[in-house]
Amino acid sequence: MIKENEKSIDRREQIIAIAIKLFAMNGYHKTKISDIVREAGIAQGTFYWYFKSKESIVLEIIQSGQAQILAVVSKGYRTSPGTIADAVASSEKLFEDLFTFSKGNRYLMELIIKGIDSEESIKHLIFETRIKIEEAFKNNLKRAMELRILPEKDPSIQAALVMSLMEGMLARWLFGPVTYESAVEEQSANDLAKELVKFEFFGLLG
Amino acid sequence: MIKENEKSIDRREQIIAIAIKLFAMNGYHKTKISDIVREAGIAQGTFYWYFKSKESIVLEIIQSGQAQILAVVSKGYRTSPGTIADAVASSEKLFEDLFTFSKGNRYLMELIIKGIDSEESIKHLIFETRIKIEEAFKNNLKRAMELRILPEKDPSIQAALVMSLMEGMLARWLFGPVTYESAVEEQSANDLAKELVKFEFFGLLG
DNA sequence: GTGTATCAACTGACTGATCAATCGAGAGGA
DNA sequence: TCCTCTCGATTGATCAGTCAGTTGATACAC
Repeated sequence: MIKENEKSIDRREQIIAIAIKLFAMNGYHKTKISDIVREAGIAQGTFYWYFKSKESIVLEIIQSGQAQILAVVSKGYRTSPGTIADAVASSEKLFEDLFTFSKGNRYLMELIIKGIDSEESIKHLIFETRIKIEEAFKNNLKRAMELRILPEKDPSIQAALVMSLMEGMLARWLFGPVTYESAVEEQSANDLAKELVKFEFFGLLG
Repeated sequence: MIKENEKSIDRREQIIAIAIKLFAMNGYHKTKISDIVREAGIAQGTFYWYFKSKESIVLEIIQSGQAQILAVVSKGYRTSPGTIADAVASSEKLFEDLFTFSKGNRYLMELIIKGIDSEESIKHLIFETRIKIEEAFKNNLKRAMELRILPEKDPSIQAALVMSLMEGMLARWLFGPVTYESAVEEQSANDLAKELVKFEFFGLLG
């Protein structure tokens, strides 16, 4: 009984993993259910035994992805005062964690960061996810301003700027076409985090 | 004779304008030729009198958009030495121009900056466009470093960071869902450029 | 100024292909 | 005998692209 259940969960996970990859690589509309089941080595009907529809599997993927990413990002919440160097170090740590997670969940992150042209409900969930990530950044920044580590500014705008950096560098680092030979692609998660944070705190002049 | 030709060009332009809007609003696959012709008040066959295919009209749109955007961005090339304040001012000017252009060409910019899930050829052209914009930024930065206005660093990475800021702020300012009530959306092109450039040069601490 | 030939611009019903989703049947275990 | 899981052919809807035909303006002929 338990064994059957496990097997059943395995099949679900297998389908989900293949679906994430194909949706990220080829987009929502170009990914056919027949592609997914072919790669999984199952029949079309089997897909519909596990999932209600094409839309519902994507919603499930994004929903679970949202939880995982927020778990990573919300660990960056600073509670005690410190120096600027502390803030830099903790920001570096946060981005390194996020980039490491992203490297291990490349296709999932691609769906959430680059987005996917799909049903309204899916786009809405992705948007909600991004808002929540940005809010986590905003809380980090607000806290740092309250603790007088950072100068007082509109934290919404600062969060948008920081999030923009993160999205852009992540996209260039992981999701660029294979042909894209940039200086960004060769870096390690740690290198990239350091580079980003230097710019985040000190800008072009730093 | 000339009048007929003009009329024909008008129809082309009309179809293109509607197509840009619908593709940006609804995506490539969700935008049907029947939607475009309905909004244009013409028959399906007429579309195919002016354009070879759905793919070809998008290629034409992106191609012409690329030229327009590059014309704006490449004006930021600095030729003579100057102070940091000069560099800040010229960067502000560049972004203000770009944001103003973007406001007037909202849907076109949305197609290029957010991208569109479509045929490989279209995605490739959009990618090429973004690379070229980023290269224009890179040239500006390299020049400023040669002139000792900016500290010497890898201009590829700095350009990626600056471009990320631009993409992110543009997306939040213009392309956000109507529900997205952020501090970014209410700003003018000039406000936004100022905010971006302050961060670009001085970071969170500036 | 009346006939007629030409052609760009336009029409909309139709076709062929594609694909999400269904269904009825069956295998194998408890 | 029931239940879980699997199968794959079929269905119904959708949509890009086609095609045979219409319109109306211009040009040329007599």
